[in-house]
Amino acid sequence: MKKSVIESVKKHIDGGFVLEKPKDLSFGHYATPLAFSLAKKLKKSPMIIADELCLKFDKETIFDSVIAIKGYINFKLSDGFLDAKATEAIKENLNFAKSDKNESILLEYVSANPTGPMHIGHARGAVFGDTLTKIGRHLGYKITTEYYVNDAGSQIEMLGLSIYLAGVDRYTDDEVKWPDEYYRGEYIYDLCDEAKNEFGVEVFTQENIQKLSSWGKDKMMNLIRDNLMKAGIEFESFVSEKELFKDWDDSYKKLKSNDSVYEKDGKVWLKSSEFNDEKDRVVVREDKRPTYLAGDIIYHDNKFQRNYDKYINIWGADHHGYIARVKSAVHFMGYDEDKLEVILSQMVALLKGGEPYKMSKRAGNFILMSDVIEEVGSDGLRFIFLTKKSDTHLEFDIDLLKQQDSSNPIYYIQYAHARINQIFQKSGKSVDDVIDVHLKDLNEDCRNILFSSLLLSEVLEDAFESRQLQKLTEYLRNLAAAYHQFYNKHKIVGSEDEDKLLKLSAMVATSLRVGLSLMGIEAKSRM
RNA sequence: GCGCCCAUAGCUCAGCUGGAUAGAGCAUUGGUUUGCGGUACCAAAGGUCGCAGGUUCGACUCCUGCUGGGCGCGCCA
Repeated sequence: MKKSVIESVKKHIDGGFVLEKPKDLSFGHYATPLAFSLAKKLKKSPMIIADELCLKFDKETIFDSVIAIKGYINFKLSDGFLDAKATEAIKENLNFAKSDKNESILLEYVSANPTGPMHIGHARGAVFGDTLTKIGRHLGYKITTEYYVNDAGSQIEMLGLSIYLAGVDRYTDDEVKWPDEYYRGEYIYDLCDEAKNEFGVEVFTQENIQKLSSWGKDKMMNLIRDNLMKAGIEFESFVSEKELFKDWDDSYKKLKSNDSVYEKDGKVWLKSSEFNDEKDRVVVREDKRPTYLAGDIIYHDNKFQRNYDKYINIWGADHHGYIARVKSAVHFMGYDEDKLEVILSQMVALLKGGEPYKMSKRAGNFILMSDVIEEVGSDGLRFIFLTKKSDTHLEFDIDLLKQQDSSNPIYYIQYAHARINQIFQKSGKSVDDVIDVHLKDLNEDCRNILFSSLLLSEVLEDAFESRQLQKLTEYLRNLAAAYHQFYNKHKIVGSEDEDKLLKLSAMVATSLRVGLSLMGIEAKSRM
């Protein structure tokens, strides 16, 4: 819709201009403050310039009127134009607001360590990534989703150790000497019970820690997949850190040939300080074991070899310090580091009855994603995360999520959708019965809500490109509110304009349905 | 100490690449139905946009400094 407007305006105005939405819809559907920027150059008052420019648009049929108000040029779209767009959109149904962006994107997200179940912090990145994928694909982006499994390193051993200790604690008379660091929490005891059932009590010996590590890791990975599935999230590919390490030599050669590594004190260092990082980083230790960073270097080498237009990583905000060193490695290996974008997902503070919950894997008193889903449902969980920017700290009280009334905005939107469905039932008509009605001679209320419902495609593009998905939820909430208002003000079934108003309602429902489905939330036809 | 993020109504947050009178939800107070689901709607009240400068015709938005909070600053992952 916006594209049509821009094209029409371009015909009459030279050079660039800003097209924005007026504060007040009664001014027009679109507006430009162009006259202000021209005022200085032309040495005339913005009001006069705006008046003059308006006259040029007399013959544009997509506009009902073009008027100047306080220096702003306001464009009001014609009923015919809006009607044509709406007819098309209703017919497209779930395909409405699709686009043809063709960029290929490799999206890596969640990548939670397989040493414990998903907690609420992971859930935020998971929901964000999944929704970004859904919206992106709707717009035509070719997105591949990937989960990087950190199945190497001491953390996995610590998992085995923790299971072993729990087993000794629960099933033997021996006294456990708890080390400083180990994983605690219910799930470790669950694992140890399971291990006992599978292997018998005799598995809890020092010699079996290795075995328990690898076994536990697989169990955790299954659990994580299960957690994700409950929120409607599936990954196309899982990449194992352990597997990748066989390619270390290749990646290392690339770094070496670009003279971006050096040896010092028996270790290998990356010259990341030459590229935005605070200091150089060790990639191979004295004992020849590569560091965690080395794993990420191989992984990104691997990613870039697959030749996508863009690579997006969603990381927890506590990893922000890591961006510079990974980007520097990508750069040193000869790739365009600007193709790598990192989206940070901020901390989630969960409250319950005003009491703050601390989230720590090691302490084990974290909130499980699966518990939250059980309490508020997948829809509720998803919506809450999608109402906030990913990079702001988010705080919510779980007791509030449990309330299934108007304080939970998701019900508000679903109710609007359900309401439209009920109206159609009451009228005894179907969408097909009213699709060909011409929406003309509309009153202001009708035209505004019709226009609002057509904005979805612009909102989706904006939300995706700015990576600010809350714009979609904000939009849906506003659209639902507009419809509830409309419903209270105008009688639909049995009115003189019944067919027109039904078509209008169908259009609103279409946008709500598409928007909700992209968020992975069900659009209910009755509550 | 250095780096990144944040600071907007009592609370939780929006505010589009700078643009018209800074918005919503919750909470508070008061209203609305013989009209299609009141799980809704209307209205009132609530703000020196953390502080101080600067750039601009115009700043919540951009720049600088300061204050307060979070996170990071491992040869852990």
